[in-house]
This record gives sequence, structure tokens and C-alpha cells, in this order.
Amino acid sequence: MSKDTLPGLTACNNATLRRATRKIGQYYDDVLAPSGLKATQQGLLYQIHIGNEPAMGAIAASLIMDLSALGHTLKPLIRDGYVETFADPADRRIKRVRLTPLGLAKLDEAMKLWHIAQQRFEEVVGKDQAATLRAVLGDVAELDFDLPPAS
Amino acid sequence: MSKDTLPGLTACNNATLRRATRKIGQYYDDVLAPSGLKATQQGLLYQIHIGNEPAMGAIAASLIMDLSALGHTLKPLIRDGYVETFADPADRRIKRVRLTPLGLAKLDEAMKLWHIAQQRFEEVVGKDQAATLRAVLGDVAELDFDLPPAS
DNA sequence: CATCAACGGTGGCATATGCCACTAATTCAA
DNA sequence: TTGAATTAGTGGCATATGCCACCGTTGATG
Repeated sequence: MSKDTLPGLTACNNATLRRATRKIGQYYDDVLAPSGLKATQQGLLYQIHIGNEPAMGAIAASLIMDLSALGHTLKPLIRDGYVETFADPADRRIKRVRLTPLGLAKLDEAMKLWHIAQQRFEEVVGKDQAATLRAVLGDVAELDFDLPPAS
Repeated sequence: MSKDTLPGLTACNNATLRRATRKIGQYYDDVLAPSGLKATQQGLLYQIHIGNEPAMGAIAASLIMDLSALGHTLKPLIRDGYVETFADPADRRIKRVRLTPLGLAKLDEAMKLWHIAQQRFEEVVGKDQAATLRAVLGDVAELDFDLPPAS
């Protein structure tokens, strides 16, 4: 096969996913920009909000995110006063997270913008298509890609 | 709606996409690890390879990636001797990129691992499902989400 | 109780990605 | 031809994300 006819990145599941994530991420970020939050931050605040003062590990697991990455991502939100943490009294290894009143207000503000982004996304992509996409991505995220058992 | 019954992040197209990207990215990264390349780097080397000494802007456009982000991402690959750049003689604003022989060899090595990752992915997800996913993501990445014309 | 393994997070380092201000090269218009 | 507008990249700064080494807390065990 000549170099000129090699397929683009469309064949790679991961590359296609990243490309789409950059595109959609920019779109959601743009719409959320007036709130001063990135889409990732809005999502994180939301995740904290719907949890019951969740532990860091629980948040990381929900988001399929590395625990230390979560710690890093949380720092600007703590610095800006949207989020606060406290040790679990029953197990001081565990650090729980909650929104501050300021954080809750900021989340409300961001959610209004999120609804706009989400609605326009559904219009452009199509409601069914979007639902299918979320369903497939949700499924894929739950799968187990572990290497074949070394046994 | 009580806080306890709020939907998870499954409703947000962007959050679902990011979650899946983290998961799949880790999987592809794991499989590619023996080559010393991240999946993003392998994808970038491949994109450079299939281009005809592409300009930075052309690569960035193909990958729907910010031009400066591409510049940053390229640095480790240049540092490690996989890639080199040169000014377009006809327009010295344009910087073109090509693989070094070392880079080509590394890409070959990585592609072998990529095939393994890709094949296992298709097995676990299902060939049709994977193809559908790529098709939908490809479509979505091409869409225009611009804000309604200010006119 | 003393010890040691397991758990939960932190900090440092590295890549991934984006925005903005700025520079150099080119193009275009007066 | 010369100065304005455009184009292509760079560098700095900030967030996003992951890995690894390390540390304090807990829990299990002799």
C-alpha cells in the first residue's frame, strides 16, 4: 500500500475519540466560558455536588480518572474557593470533598450555560444520535480491556 | 428533583466523551508502553508519516488540535530524535515536519503494538459497534457547533 | 501490643492541550 | 514601493491527566 493511500486516523478508535473530544471539549468550553469554568471543572463540581461529600477516591472512580490527577484538577477549584475538603472523622486517611456556597452558586451559573451547550449539541447532532453516542461511550467506558490473563 | 436522584454525568455528551477517552486512552497507552510512546505520540507520528512533509498547520487541522498545542506535543518527539522540522523554501513562515529514520523505525515498532490494541478493542467492543462508534465520532468532529450567527 | 501489609492521598515530574501576546514572513492595497 | 492586514509559528502561562515514590492511617496477625 502506497503511503499516499494509507488510511487517516479514522481507523484508530483512540485517535478518533481524542479528535472528537478536542472538538467537543472546545465547544463546551466556549459556551461555558462566561462562567469562568472549563467544562471539566463544571463536570467535576457537578460530580461533587451529586455525591454525598464524596471521598477523593470515589470521585476518581466515578470519573475513571487517576486519583492524583483528580488532586491536581481540584487545586484551582479549592484555590478559587469553590470547593473545600475535610478528613473523614472515622478514617483520617479519607479526604472528603464538598462545594462551598460560592461553589454551588458557580455551579448553578455554569449549569445554565451547560444546558444551552447541551441543547445545541443535540440539535446539531440529532437527539437520537447523541443518545446513542452517550450510550455506546458509556458502555465502552465500563468494559474491561485487561490483557488476557497471564495464567 | 432531590439531589440523590440527579443524573450522573451520563447525560453530558462532553463528560461521557472525556470519561471514555480517559479509559480508552489508558488502554492504548498500556499496550503501546513497550515502545516507549504514548498513544497520542504514535498517532502524531503516523499523521506525520502519511502526510507529505506536512506543515504544522496542516497537521493541527487534521487532528483538530490547537497549533500551539501541536508545537508543544512535538517537542519531546524532536528531542528524542523521532521527528525533524525544516522551513518551507517557498514560504519561510511555514514549518514542515518529517520523521527521521529513527522515528520511522519507532513508528513501525509502535504500529505493531497498535494493531494488537486495536484488534483486542474490536473483540471486546464488537467490530460493528466499534465501526459505528468511529463513524459517529468522525461525523461529530466535522460538525459546526458555532454559536448562532450574531447577525 | 508490635509489626507489617493494605489503603488513601500528596508531590514531583512529564506529557496533552488551549489561550494569548508577540514575531517573522507574506500578501495586499494605496 | 511602502505600510496595513493576514498568515504561520513560538513562548509563556494555566489546566488536564497519568505514573511513581513516598507518607500517614488502618487493619490484620502473631
